[in-house]
Amino acid sequence: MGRSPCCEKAHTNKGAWTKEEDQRLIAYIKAHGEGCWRSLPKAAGLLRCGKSCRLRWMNYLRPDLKRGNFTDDDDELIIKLHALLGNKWSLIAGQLPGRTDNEIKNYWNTHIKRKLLSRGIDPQTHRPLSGGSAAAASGLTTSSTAGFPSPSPAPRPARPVIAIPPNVMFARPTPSEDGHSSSGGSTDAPRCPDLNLDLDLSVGPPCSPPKTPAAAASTPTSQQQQQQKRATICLCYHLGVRGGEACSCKTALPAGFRFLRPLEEGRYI
DNA sequence: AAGAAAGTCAACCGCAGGGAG
DNA sequence: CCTCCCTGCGGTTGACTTTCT
Repeated sequence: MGRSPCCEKAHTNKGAWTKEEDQRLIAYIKAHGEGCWRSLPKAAGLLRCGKSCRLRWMNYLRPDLKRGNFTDDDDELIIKLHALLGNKWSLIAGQLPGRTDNEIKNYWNTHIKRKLLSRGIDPQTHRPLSGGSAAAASGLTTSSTAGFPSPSPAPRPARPVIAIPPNVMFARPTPSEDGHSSSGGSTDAPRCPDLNLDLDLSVGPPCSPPKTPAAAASTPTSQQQQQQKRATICLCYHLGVRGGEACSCKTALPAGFRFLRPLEEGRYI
């Protein structure tokens, strides 16, 4: 098709952002809101491509970002979500308010992978590694919840949930639909046959940054409307059930939700 | 104290999906 | 219905920092 480059690469900066660039970007977004990333750099006086601006904002400058260490609860939630969703970092990030997909992806690759390996669990398949000596050596059990340690007795803090009513069935993904899934590993058996996700979570408000006062006060433009639409997209949308009975955007959340895993062909949780 | 190795994380790249015209 | 544009996502890279020898 001949995709046009996202920007004039010859006149754009690359690499680390300077404080001045950050300030320009923040100031522009505060004044005009997010969106239209392609034209933003020029409008904001930045010699960056739109993608770079978006990334910088999403991963670093957004005011609602939570910086700092992940808690053990965060770790376990990420592990469970990864077992459920695979490398869908944006979806996983959506369940961890204030965290970005990039941050979680990095954290997974640098910390959690090792943590799982030390437990004798394959980070990709979430199944015990053959031999399982690592787990035995580390003194950790892999018997419960597909290798996950039993949840701590203390109640888990409230978390957003992927809430799917019991009567919802995901469309069976075709190989072409899901062929790019990077979940990897063998599909001979369910990845987490006895996975007890313990996701006693609930959908929280979208964690999109606050819109600009000006934008909120004035009649929304189509762009702003689009932003608002995006901001209210629920996880049902991501999982392909938006608009159906499962979608909590339309109806109050009924009780008795459960997870369904659409990622592995022909297999559901 | 210096150099090497390992770890961390911000940023880039290319692709896919959705929507507008 | 088709084409093109824009946005978002996931994988990867490379610079920087920390730890080890």
